[in-house]
Amino acid sequence: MSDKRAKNQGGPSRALIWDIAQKSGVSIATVSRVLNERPDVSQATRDKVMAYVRELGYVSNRHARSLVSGHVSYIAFTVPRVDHFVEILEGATQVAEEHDANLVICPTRHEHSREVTLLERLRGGGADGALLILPSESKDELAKLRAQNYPFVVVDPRYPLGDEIPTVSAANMSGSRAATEHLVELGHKRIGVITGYPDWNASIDRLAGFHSVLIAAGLYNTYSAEMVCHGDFSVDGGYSAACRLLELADRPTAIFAFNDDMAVGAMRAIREHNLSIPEDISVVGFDDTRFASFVTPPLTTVRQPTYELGRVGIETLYRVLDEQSLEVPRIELSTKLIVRDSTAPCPTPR
Amino acid sequence: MSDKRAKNQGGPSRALIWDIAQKSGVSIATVSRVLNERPDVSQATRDKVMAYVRELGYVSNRHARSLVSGHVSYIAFTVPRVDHFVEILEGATQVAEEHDANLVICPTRHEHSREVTLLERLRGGGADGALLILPSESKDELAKLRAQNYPFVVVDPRYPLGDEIPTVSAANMSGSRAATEHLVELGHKRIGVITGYPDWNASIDRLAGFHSVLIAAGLYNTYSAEMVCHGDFSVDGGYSAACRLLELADRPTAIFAFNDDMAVGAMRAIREHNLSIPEDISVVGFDDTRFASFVTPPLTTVRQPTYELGRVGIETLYRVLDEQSLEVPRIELSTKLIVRDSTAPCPTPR
DNA sequence: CTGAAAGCGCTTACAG
DNA sequence: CTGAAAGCGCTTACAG
Repeated sequence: MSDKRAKNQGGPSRALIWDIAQKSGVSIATVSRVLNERPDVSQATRDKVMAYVRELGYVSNRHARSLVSGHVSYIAFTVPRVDHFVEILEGATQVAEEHDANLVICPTRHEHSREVTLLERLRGGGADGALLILPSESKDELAKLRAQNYPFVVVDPRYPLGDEIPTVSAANMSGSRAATEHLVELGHKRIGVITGYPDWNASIDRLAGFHSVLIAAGLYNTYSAEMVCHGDFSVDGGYSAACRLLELADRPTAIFAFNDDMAVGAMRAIREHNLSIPEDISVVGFDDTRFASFVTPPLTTVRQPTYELGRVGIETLYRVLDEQSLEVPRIELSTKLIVRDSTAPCPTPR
Repeated sequence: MSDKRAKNQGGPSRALIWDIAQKSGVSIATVSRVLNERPDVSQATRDKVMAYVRELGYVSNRHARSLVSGHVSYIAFTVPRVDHFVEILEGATQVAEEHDANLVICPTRHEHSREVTLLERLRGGGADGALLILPSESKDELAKLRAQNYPFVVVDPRYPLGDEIPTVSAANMSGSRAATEHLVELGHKRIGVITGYPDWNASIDRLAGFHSVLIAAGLYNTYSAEMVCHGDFSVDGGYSAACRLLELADRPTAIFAFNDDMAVGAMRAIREHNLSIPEDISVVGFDDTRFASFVTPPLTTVRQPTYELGRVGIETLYRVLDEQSLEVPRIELSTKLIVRDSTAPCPTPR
């Protein structure tokens, strides 16, 4: 056994490259070569070394290796709450793995200060780069991070970002347009919308998509602002917003909620007003979360390319890491309307 | 600027402790002391150094630091699919953070081989310890890992494990018992059950809990094996199993599915048989996933202490890491029956 | 209070 | 094909 064993508190520590070298009767340089599968080692040596590697269950210390090789091995994945972004995570781990990198998960709980702290820590080697999901960081802060040359990519930017920030986002506008067109084609003229936080990109773009269809359909001038309620992307928020819409003198025949959670809340409100879905009121959501098909009736909604967002996010990060190209990637992935049973033709044709 | 800049491919690399030392006119040892907030540095020096640290945006390299300090900084979190275990993840990150450690996420997609590979890599310093969620590893393999002194804790063991393996699990048996008692108290005598994979702990323990209540209630001898169907924990699996139960000559008045996904599948099957929930048939699930309260009617189910599983999992891992105590922790966290609207008194009293 | 030096565990030119 | 040596970026006794 090695004699430099003392420090590891408790328990026989792991074998070191030095131990393998001793046992095999070669230098640690040679052991390292075998471990890294370099071609310039004789088969005999290779076999001998590997035998001891297996016997001692040796695995090299990643910190030491990273320190010298400088390889990218950890990628941070900051996310407000993991449960809303699992698929992105799955997509991201997939690609990270192909690059032999580890994904470090950092939930920020929507707290700006945590995000700042996290990023600080990460720059210190906690991670070699980061994927920031729906970050609360402002454009200026991100620009500064970028100026400091920390490699990162923003997925689904919350606020409008400058051109110098690499982003990957979902096609909010066209998804919203598809949903609205679907409703218009069903004959709906009075469509209530429940937005998310008004200053978020997601809300802005989806509202823009919504408006553009109304305009194209010649419905915009007869449209009143009271048909737009602001929600907070939560089930309860959707519920209250829907109640306001339902209590309007001339209530909508369809409600377009800017995410599925709020759509679920709206459905609850509608039922409590003794109206039925979709006979009396159609409902459309956004996201296509896991439970969209479980609710009754199954929800018509816009599917986000979540898994792809993760995949492409990491791929883009590697482009930033590797090429240091001057082109700043700004990618938009398409969304898709999924028609299920919560939408039907407008009940009272005018 | 430092002259050892060449290697980092592209872009101005990060400042090193050396740069700070130069600028401040002190040794790197002193800078290190300031950085680590050691008391034995003069305020003047401290201020001077910190000024440059901020100016250059210096953050120390974690690999180097870990290498010398030997501190635990990465904890692996292996999990079959992240979407089923988000809350565990949230709980785990919380505690990891308190210990200033990073959580590395490793989805295994239920593939045994991936799990093995992952663990190999992790031992190499990818992580200093691991939380294995519902691992596919067998008792023997885990025992070997443990013998090699790799620190890990199993959360929710899939198969029965030896005494030498530290585990944290949910109280499956008592949760199942609570659910069954609830049904029995409502007057149900013919209760169909949809289990998960028959050889999994979760299935075994929940079935045992179920049986124990039947026995206590004097219902066991009139009970027939056809009332037990095996599912695979998926919505579709629950659907097919429920169909089999519903087509029985003497069909059950209640169905207990061993997870919420299968319960949702069962609900679909019931509706398609033109029966209503809970008037004709009561349904109970297990897990209390996010959508359990969204389905119609809201699902009565057993809540798993998911968040706590994560918290306690990491805390236990730290016990393993720190104390090297001979006591092998085997912790069970309690579950809780959540009664909602999918259960009602038995329709045909006999 | 501060610095010079050793060392953490590995990799990689550089010789041979 | 293999070894001696330098170095990755930091921390921490050990002197002073």
